[in-house]
Amino acid sequence: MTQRPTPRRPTLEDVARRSGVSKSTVSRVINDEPKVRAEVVDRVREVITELGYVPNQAARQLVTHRTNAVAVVATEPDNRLFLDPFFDCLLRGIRRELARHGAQAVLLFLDEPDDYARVADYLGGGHVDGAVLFSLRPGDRLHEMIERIGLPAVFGGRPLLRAGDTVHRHAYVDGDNRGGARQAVRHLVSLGRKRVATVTGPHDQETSAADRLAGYRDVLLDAPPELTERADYTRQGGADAMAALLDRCPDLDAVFVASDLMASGALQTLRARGRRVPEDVAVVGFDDLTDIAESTDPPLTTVHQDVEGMGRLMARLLFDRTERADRTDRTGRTEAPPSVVVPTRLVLRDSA
Amino acid sequence: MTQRPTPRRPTLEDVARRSGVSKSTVSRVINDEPKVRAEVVDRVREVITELGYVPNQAARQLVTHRTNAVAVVATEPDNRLFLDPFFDCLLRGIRRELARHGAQAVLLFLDEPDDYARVADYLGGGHVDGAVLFSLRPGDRLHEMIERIGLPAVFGGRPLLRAGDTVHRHAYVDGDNRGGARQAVRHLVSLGRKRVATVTGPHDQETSAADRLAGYRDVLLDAPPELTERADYTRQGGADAMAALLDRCPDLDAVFVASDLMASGALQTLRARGRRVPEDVAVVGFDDLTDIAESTDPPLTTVHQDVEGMGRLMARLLFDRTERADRTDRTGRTEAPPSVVVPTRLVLRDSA
DNA sequence: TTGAAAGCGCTAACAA
DNA sequence: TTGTTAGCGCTTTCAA
Repeated sequence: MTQRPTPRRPTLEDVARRSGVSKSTVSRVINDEPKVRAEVVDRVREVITELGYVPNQAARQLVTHRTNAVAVVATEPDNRLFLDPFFDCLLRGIRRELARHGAQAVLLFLDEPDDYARVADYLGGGHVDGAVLFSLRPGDRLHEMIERIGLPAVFGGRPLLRAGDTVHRHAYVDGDNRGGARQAVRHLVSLGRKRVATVTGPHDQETSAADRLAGYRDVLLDAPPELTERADYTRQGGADAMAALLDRCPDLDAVFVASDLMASGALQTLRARGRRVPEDVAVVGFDDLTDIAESTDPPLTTVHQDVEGMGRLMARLLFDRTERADRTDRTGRTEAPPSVVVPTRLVLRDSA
Repeated sequence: MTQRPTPRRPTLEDVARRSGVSKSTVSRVINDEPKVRAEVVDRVREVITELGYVPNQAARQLVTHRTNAVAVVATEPDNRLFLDPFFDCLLRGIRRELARHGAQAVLLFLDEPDDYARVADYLGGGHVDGAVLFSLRPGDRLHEMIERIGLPAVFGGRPLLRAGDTVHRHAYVDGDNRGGARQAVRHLVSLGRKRVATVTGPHDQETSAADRLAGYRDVLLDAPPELTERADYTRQGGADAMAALLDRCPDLDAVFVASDLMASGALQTLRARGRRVPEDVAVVGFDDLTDIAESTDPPLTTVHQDVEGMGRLMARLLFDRTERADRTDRTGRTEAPPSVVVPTRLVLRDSA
């Protein structure tokens, strides 16, 4: 690289001197403050490009306490999250909304145990104005970390309530897992199905799985336990769970599978066992991941959520909080976290 | 969230006062400098935790010119990159190596046209000590941006030479695409194959594709043009290209396919056309993405590159440059970018 | 509309 | 081993 011999980065002062005005004036020009004479503005702008001046954010930050950057923190062992189209879409929503506010999204990963300390330092060190966090593991240290640091934050997915708490301490955005599950199961019931089974996610670990199961139970108050089989949100898990259900309850005529990926596995099992879908067994999934839901055979009836919209919402919620934090500096008021649950809708295709 | 009523963050000064020493001493404790009495260290540490003091990075940065953060900039329309296992692996390598140096990797995306200005501001604003960049589009503005900003940088993949340049202006890390292709083709030749075809990537757009084609030609100096078919690094593209080759040269007995993904498509076509692999047609891929190469039928013989290692290397190269930049501040010396081409090796499975 | 001066929170000589 | 003193490059009163 052409490493110029230390051409010290120009500063505000350099620009001021060269354009024959004071630092304050240059600062005003940079920040688009109104009360500067037009010709002065032009002159200063000229010098800025001539010198290739770029404001030093550290210096600015030191006085404004603003960075215009927001961290997105993703936790996932081995980065499964990273390859997940759901997350991809969510992230796009977040980035778009942040960009609308002129903020830069910076993505941080939290994989190995050592990462915690470094990320905590980063978040606590004032590099960002706030954080959007995804904590997929229960009992994660993320919440505690955020609390200690005192950074405005919004979580993706409803966190587990901590022992002793009756209310969530952090704002979160989540899909209406319970309501969506109800829609799915009601649809199966309305089709006249009498033996509606369900394949669940890891409901002891993730609230989304627990909520989807709760929705199933809301509709089928007295569903016998043998109609419920737990899986792990993977395709293979869905296939296996479906097999187990079929072995146990050969007379089942419908199944609500708590994710599209698992549903695609379940469909495979049903086909292998010679059950026609939807004639013999009606199937409803959850997520509406187009890649999956439209390419299964038959195409999957499933519960849709506006994932990119959820991402945008998370960003918006975060801005509410950072701005409130600014105001709070003056008023000293305190508020409860305004979390949001995003509605779902049933998308009818051919499997139910 | 429990928004405390503006409990102004404690500063170095607060810690100093409360522990009855000077700011310098506290600073020394924080930075683990040796010459501080043990009891003083303890006392200060105590106060630090008591107050929950976290250093203000902006202030520190302002004087040290160090952030301990490195940006990883990914360009890709619609984030295809993001879902790519290759990139996932590369990124892991980068993160691990950065972590070893105590640096935080922050990932930035560059999708929409508006993103450029914001990212440029971010990179130029002193938020990071350097950047690792992936520019997959030819004629990208990234190089120019980095040059203007004057930030230590390392690129992933050999960039196209710019008009008028005879040498690369930026450091880069790349796999030995040309050498790997030579290994692949030599292997096919050593098997006694006489009509060795190739399915290429978009060699007019990406240097990796161009280099792999060049490697093929290095070995098969007088390969007739009809044995070369261009595709686009997708599975479908590979399948279509294979079909075209078969139509044109029914007598081909081997094919070097420039990526595993395309190779899996090619295998599919070969099977559909009733050609046995490797008996009738021997196939060699490129990349050695385990997910693909081990699950094709037959398992794919392919060219392996140590992707995570390449990631680590990129990070290491970047540290070389940031540290050199520090020294250069004093010596004023200039050096050419030390780019690295990482060797490949052929992994023999069953397809050739 | 502009400028002077103070200060954000830290590190780094230099003295002691 | 510790403290004193200058800044780092910017924004922001306050005066002019």
